[in-house]
Amino acid sequence: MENKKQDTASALKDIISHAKEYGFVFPSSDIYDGLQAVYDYGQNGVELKNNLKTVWYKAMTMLNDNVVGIDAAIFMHPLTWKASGHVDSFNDPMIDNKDSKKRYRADTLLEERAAALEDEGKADEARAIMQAMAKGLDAGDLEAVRQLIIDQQIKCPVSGTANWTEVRQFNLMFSTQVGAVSEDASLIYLRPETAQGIFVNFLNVQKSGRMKIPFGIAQIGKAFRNEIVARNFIFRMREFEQMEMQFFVRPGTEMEWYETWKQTRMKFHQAIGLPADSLKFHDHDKLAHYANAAVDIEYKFPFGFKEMEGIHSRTDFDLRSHQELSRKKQQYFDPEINENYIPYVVETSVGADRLFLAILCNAYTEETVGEGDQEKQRIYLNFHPALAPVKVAVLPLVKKDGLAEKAQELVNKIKFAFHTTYDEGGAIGKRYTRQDLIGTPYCVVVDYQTMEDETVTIRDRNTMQQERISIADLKEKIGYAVSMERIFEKLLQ
RNA sequence: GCGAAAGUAGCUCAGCUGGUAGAGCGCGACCUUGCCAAGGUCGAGGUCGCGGGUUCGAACCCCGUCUUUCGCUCCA
Repeated sequence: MENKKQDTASALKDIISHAKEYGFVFPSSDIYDGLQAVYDYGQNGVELKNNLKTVWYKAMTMLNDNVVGIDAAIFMHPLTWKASGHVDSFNDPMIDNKDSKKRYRADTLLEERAAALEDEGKADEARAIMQAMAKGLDAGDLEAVRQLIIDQQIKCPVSGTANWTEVRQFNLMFSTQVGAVSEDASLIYLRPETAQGIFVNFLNVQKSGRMKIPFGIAQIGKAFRNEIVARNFIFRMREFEQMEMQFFVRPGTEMEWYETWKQTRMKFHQAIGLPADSLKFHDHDKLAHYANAAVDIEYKFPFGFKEMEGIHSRTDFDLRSHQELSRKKQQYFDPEINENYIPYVVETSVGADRLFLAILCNAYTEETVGEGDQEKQRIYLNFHPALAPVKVAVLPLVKKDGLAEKAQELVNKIKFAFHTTYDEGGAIGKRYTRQDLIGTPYCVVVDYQTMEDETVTIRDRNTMQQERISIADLKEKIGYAVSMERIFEKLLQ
C-alpha cells in the first residue's frame, strides 16, 4: 500500500516533468516562480488541446444535426450570476477551527448563537449580536466579525475549543470593474461557468436558427474560479476551459435524454482512446440546487478516479430564473403539442484541461524493449493519431548526398495536409526517440533507395515496425490514419 | 486552510564538519558513422527559488516568503 502510493505520486510527477520538458504544459509565469494553480500550454500542448476541442466540437455539431455552437463573451451582465445562484451561494464569510480543522460560515455561527440567546429570553442581546454582525459584514470588517465570535465565546461543536482562524470572505468568482472612471464603474464577474452564456442566448439561437425542441447549443470557453485549494497539476486550475452542451427538451422527457447523453458521452471518451476500465460513472448523492439528476464520468488519474465530465439534468431552473429576473419570457411554443413551456435542460460539461490530462496520463507509456543485453527502457506517448500534436516527422537517413534536400522536398509536399516536422540532427535512432516522446505516430525516412525509386520507409510509433511505401501513396495513407473520421465512425457504431 | 517533504545547468541529481559550483543526460557546431537515445573534439548554459539574518566567509546554519508535490480539509 505504501509502495503503491509512492508509485502513483511518482507517476504524476513523471508526467508533469515530461509535460514540461517536451513542451506540453509549463507553469504560468515560470520565470517568476509560477503562479499558483495557473498553467500555460506549450507548443505541443496547444496542438493536443486544440485537437481535443475540435474533435469534441465536431462530435457535437456535425454528428448531431440538432446541435449548434455559439461563443459567448466571458463578461456577462451581473444579474446573470444573481439568476444562476452564484452570487448568493459564493459570498460567504468563513472561519476555521484550528483544532478540529472544521470550516464554518461565520454568519451562521453567530446566527445560531443569537437564536440560542433568544430561546433563553435574552432577545436584546441576540439583537445586539445580529446588528453588530450586519455592521461588520456590510463594512467588510471581517476582524470585527471574528472578534464577535470570540467575545461570544462560541466554540467549535467538534473540538469544543474557541481556537479560531481569521474570518475570510470566500468568493469563488473573480470580479473586476467595467468602466474607465471608477465611480461610474460597475462590478462585473469573470464567468465561473460557460453554461449561462448558452442560457441567455437560448431564444436568440432558437429563433434565428428556427430550432425545434429537442435541440442543443454547444460551447467551448474559459471559465474562472477562485479556488481555495488547487491541486493535482492542471486538474484544478483557477482559469480553465469547459466544453459544454446544453440540450433543451420538453419537460417530462428529460430523463430519457439524460440517459442518452450519458451513454453518448461515455462512448466519446472511449473513442478518443481512453480505456473502458479507466472510466466509470459516479452518481451524485447530493444534488446541486439546479439539478434533479446528476452523474460524473470519472477517469482513473494517477491520484484516483476523479471527475472529468458532468452530466446534469438541470430542469428549467436556469431559464426560469432568467425569465423572472429579466422579465423576458423564456418560453418555447411546441407545435407538436400546441403548448408553451419553459424547456428542461440536460447538460454535458467536460473540462478540456481535465480531458487533456486524462489523455496525457493514458498516453504516457514506459516499456521495456529488446531482450538480455539489448534490453532498454523506452518512453512514448500513445496518443490516438488524430489527437497527436505532430502527425509525421520526415527524417533524412543522413544529411549528405542530397538526402536532406529530398526530405525537405517531401515535407513541402505534405505539410499542408497534416502537421509535419523535419529533423536532420543526430543519429536516426535519437530522432525516432524524440518523436516518440511527443507522441508523433509516424516517422518517414528518406534513404538511398528513395533517390532511386521514390519510396520511403514509414515507421509506426507503437510497434516500431517499418514499411516501405511509395511517396505517391504517403499522403493518403497517413491522412487516413490521422483523420478524426476514425473517431466519428466509432461514435456512430 | 492545517501538517509533511522538496526547490542547485534545459532535465535528473551530487555537493562532507560553512571556505568562491559538479556529474550524467540533453542542447549547438564540426568530424566519423548510417535504421531505433552511436563515438570523438569543441562549445553554450547556474548571482544554488527569492528576501533578510548569523559569520572573516553561506548552496550548506537561522528567520521570513514564494512555488511544487503528498496527506487531511474544501469543492454550487
